Amino acid sequence: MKKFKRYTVTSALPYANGPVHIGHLAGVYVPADIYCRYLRLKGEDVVFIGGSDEHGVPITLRARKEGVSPQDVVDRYHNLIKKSFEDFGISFDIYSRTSNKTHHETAQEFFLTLYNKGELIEKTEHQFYDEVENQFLADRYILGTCPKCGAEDAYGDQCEKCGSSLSPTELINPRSAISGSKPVLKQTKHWYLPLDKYEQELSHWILEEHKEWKPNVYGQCKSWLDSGLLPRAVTRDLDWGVPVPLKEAQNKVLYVWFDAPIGYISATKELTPDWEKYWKDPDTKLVHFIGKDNIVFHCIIFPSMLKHEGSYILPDNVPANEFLNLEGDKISTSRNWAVWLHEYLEEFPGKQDVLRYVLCANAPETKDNDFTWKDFQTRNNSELVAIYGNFVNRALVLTHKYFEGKVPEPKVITEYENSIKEEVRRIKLAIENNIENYRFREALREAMNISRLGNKYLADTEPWKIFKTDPERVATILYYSIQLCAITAVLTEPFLPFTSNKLFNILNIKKNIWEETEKFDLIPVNHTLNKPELLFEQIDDATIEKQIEKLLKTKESNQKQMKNIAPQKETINYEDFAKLDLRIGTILEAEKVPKADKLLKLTIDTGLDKRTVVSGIAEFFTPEQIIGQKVCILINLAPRKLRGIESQGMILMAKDNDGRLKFVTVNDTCDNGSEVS
RNA sequence: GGCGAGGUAGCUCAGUUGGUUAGAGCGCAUGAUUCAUAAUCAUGAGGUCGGCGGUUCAACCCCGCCUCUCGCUACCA
Repeated sequence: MKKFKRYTVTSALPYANGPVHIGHLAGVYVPADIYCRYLRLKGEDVVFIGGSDEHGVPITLRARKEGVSPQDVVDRYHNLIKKSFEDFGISFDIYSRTSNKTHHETAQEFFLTLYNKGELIEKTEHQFYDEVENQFLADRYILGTCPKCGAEDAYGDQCEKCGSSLSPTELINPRSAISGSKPVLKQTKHWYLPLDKYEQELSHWILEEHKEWKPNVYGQCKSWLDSGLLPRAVTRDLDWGVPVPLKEAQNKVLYVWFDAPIGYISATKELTPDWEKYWKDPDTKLVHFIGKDNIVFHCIIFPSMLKHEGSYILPDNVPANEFLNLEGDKISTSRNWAVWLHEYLEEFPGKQDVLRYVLCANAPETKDNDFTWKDFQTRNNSELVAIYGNFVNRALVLTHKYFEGKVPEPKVITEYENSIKEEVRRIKLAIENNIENYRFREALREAMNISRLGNKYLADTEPWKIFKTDPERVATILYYSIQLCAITAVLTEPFLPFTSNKLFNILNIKKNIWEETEKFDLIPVNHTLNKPELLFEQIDDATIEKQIEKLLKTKESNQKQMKNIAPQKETINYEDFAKLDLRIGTILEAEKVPKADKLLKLTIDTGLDKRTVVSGIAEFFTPEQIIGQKVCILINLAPRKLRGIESQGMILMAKDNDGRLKFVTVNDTCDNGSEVS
């Protein structure tokens, strides 16, 4: 394996339109922090980079909604996020932001280099333009009636009512979200990164040279590469972002995904004038910690940018984690289904390490995992308190009791002490090996083994029984126990830095470096120890129930909102209604449409004729169970091809309380063809 | 529908190139113990390794089919 001279470690930039939650922590920041703290203890040269991603349309929308500037929005969240990371002990060397000057300059320079090298391709296309405000409209800035469900306020990229993804030109009666005017299609020029051209070299680089990447990352990349890459636009018509540094690009900014990863570079620039060696020297190991939603950017797009800029190194690894769920449900910012870091820090003061421990021990390294408060409590009480805290407390209390808090001199060393030394060496190696291969769960499990070893040592040797008869033996036992405490403090520091600090204070020593732990002499004989205080405390049922209660309330208020009945749509004339030709019909045949999950091909007897209708109900009904079903059908809807089958009408459906579709139907005495009015 | 990742003890996870009785932590049961935050230590009970079939002297591990979960993608008039 290659030996690197230094490390550049980045963690995904959190988007500055909301606070950070446990999902972000477990997936990205806790593992990245463990990795960096470990490297520093090993004496490696490492920079740990973080920062807020502050551009993009969602931030401008939030700003507009709140009647403030985008800068106000990102200031608020940037400061909140930065503070909570600091308080949580995420040891960034710099936590920067993409709205600052250095970043704008760096991103523009990067773009210009690609542009001047002729790497970018230019394309002119039509896009909606607001003539009142004189600006192009991003997809999110266009509102209109959803062509699928009829909701009035669908966005140009998605309808939030029915969840369909849309393109702006599909919207019925599109209007500008800014001025409310009817937008017009207008030409605009944009620049693209020709990913299709890079496909071969990317395939080789990932699929051949990086077989060691995690299976989820490797597989996802393979999936993208196999299905073929398309050129990707790197510019947008917007006014919030990094301006495109070209004269012909007035009112255009770099696309947020293009500027955001460059933020890693700008942050390093701000950190040190010597930044280039961390990004351009092949002896530097570049590692990106991200969540699985970011794989394509960090494995395909950003490396393409770095490679074709020409002077940068590529990532050595991209250890992406899966997702963390909360009490069985997906974490969701919009549904407030999350444990927010800033709230945790307030509600559990001094317990940063408990959360760090739980999130690492249960990290979604190989598959999605679930965070539960019950598990949080159990891990605190029966692992941190009972194993780690308890061992340290026992060793210290005994030393104070028998030797006035001074480290006794070891006398005769037995086989037992030797086997302990050997086991510690094995554990240390196991931790190193696991961390270096991004297996933090396993590394933490091994780190806890030192305390397990200590507890067993004390139980086996029983110093409290033999002190009267053999104080010399007790001296040896406690010397070793105290050394174990010091070793634990060092080897668990990457995972539990606050606890290690506390323990160093109790032991009355300075923080040590990693390699010293093998010697078993971190604390000299006769050294005076401070009075023991508890490293961890029990968390009782009431505390846990309070948190669960809080989540239940969130759930209730979410359900209430779900039951909110959509407001009445605007008034129409009778003529508008009379245009609809609604009839009663009967389903004669039904079959699944091949290669489509949601579609059924139905043959309907409308009374007038027998016709084919394709309907998106396959998730809720099997073909057999709906044959003979009386339905209400809109028969004069313009026919449309779906999956190659022409659909001649639309079946009316309603959603029940659980979101399942139900037929709008009538009793049997209505014949097919009966008009609905 | 296509692609990707996963389905191993109650829970969270290990299982190296296929090789004898499938492992760990937590939980549980029993016993021991009291220096320690009812903490600790020992022992034990729990698994037809998602299902079916195949290759092999031998499969959790290789191949095929099926099924469930998560993600990307197509589709939902």
